[in-house]
Amino acid sequence: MQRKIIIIDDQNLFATGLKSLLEEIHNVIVTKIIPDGNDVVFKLNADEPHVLLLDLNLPHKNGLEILEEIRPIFPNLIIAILTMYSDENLAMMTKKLGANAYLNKDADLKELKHVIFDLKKEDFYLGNGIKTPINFDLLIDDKFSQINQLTTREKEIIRLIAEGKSSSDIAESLFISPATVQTHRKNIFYKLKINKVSELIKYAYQNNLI
Amino acid sequence: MQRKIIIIDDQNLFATGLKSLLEEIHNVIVTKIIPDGNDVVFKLNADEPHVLLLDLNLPHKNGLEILEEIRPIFPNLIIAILTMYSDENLAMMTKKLGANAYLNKDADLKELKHVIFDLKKEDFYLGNGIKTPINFDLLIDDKFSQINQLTTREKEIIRLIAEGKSSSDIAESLFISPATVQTHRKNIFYKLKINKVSELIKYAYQNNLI
DNA sequence: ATAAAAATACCACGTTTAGAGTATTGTATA
DNA sequence: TATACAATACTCTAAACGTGGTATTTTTAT
Repeated sequence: MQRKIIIIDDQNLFATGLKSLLEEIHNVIVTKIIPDGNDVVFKLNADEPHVLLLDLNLPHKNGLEILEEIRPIFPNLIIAILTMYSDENLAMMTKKLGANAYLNKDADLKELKHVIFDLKKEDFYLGNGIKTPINFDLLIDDKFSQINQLTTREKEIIRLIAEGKSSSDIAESLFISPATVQTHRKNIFYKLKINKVSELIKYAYQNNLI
Repeated sequence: MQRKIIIIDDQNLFATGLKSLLEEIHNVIVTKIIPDGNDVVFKLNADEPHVLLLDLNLPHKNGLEILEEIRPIFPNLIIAILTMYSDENLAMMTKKLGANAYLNKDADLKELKHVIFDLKKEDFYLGNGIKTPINFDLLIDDKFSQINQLTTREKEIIRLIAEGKSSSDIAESLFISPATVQTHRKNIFYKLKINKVSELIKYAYQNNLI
C-alpha cells in the first residue's frame, strides 16, 4: 500500500534530499516539507499522511512541543523523530511523548523503510545509532522531570549564563538584584544536580536549551 | 558538460539524500560518499571529481584539516563547504584555507547548482544564509590565528573544562599540578580574548572544538 | 479565595577563578 | 647551536562563584 509522508525539518537541503531519496522507494510519496512549527495541525489535516518525520531542532517551536501538540490529535499517525542528537535520554523523552521511532540522521535507508512500512501505532523503534541507557526508565523520568522543572526565568538565566555573562551582568540586563540571580543559579544547579557553570552549559547545549 | 561530485559527510541520510537530489540534475553524478576523513586523497585521486562537498563536523578528523590537506594537492578541484554552522568567521576561515564556497545545510538547490556549474577555481561563494561580517578581513585573521595559536595541550584542556571539570580535576587526570592547569587556562583566555569559562565553552562549541 | 509555585532578595562562609607576575625544563627547527 | 615554543610550576590578590540558610512578594491554578 502507498505511504504518504510529511517531513518537518528546517534544513532545506536535508529535507529535499530526503524527499528525493524516499521517493525512489516504490509506493512512497512525500506530500509536504514543513520548515517550522507553524500550523502543523492544519497542514497535517490537509494531507492525511501515514508517517511524519520530525526534526527536533526547529526555529522557535521545537520538535518536542510539536510532538506533544499533535500526538493526541493524530493517534494513528506514525511519528518518527529524525535528529542529529544520538541522545538516549532525549529518545526516551520522545517515547514518553508518544513518538513511534527515534532515528539519528546517520541512520540508513533500511531503518527508514522499517519505520515507514512496519511500525504499528503502539510500537517504539530506537535507531541503531542510539545506545539504550542502562538505567533506562529511571533516567527517563529523571531527565524528563529535570527539564520540566526548570522555570521560564531559570531557562532565561541559563541562556544568559551560556552567553558568557556573569551574575552581575545578568542582574543588570534583567533589572533584578545580583542576589536574585545567585538564587536562580542555585536552584538551577540543584534541579540539574550539577555544580559548575561548565556543566550547566554542556547540559544546555546537549539538551537543546540554547 | 558532466560534473563528477564527491560528498564527504558522516550523516548517512543527509549524504544519500543529497546524492539522490543532485542526480536529478542533468549531467551531475555523485561518484562517492565518504563518511570520514580517512584516505581522502587516495579516494579523490581514483575518481577525479570536479566538485567536493565537504562537511566540517566529521568524526576524528575535521573538515578544516581535510581542506588544508587536500587543497594543495588538487588545485583545480572546486571545494564547497557544506555545514550546519552559519558562522561567518568559520566561513572566512575556510576561504583562507582555499575553499571555493561556504554553504549552510539550509541552502537551496539553486545555490548548489551555481556552485557545481559556475564556480571558477579562484572564486569564493558565500551562501545566502551566511551574513558577511562587518569587520571582514580583520576578523578573519583574528579568528584564524586564534585557533591556530592554541596548542594541543591547550585544546585538550579546553575539552576537559567543557566536560565540567575544575582545574584540580584536570590536574589530577593529566597528572600535572593545578598551578599548571591554571597557567594553561590563563594562556587560553589570553589567546581567545575572553575571561570566563562560559565564554570558553561557547567558543568551543561554536568553533567545533568539542 | 486560597494554596502552590515562581520570582524576588538578603546573609554568611569557604572555594575556585582570573589576572599579574616569574621561572625552569624539554623539544623542535632554522 | 641558538632561538623559539610548549609544557611545566610557583606566588599573590581580588573578584566571582557555590552552598547553606531564610524570607517576602507576585503569579498561577484550583
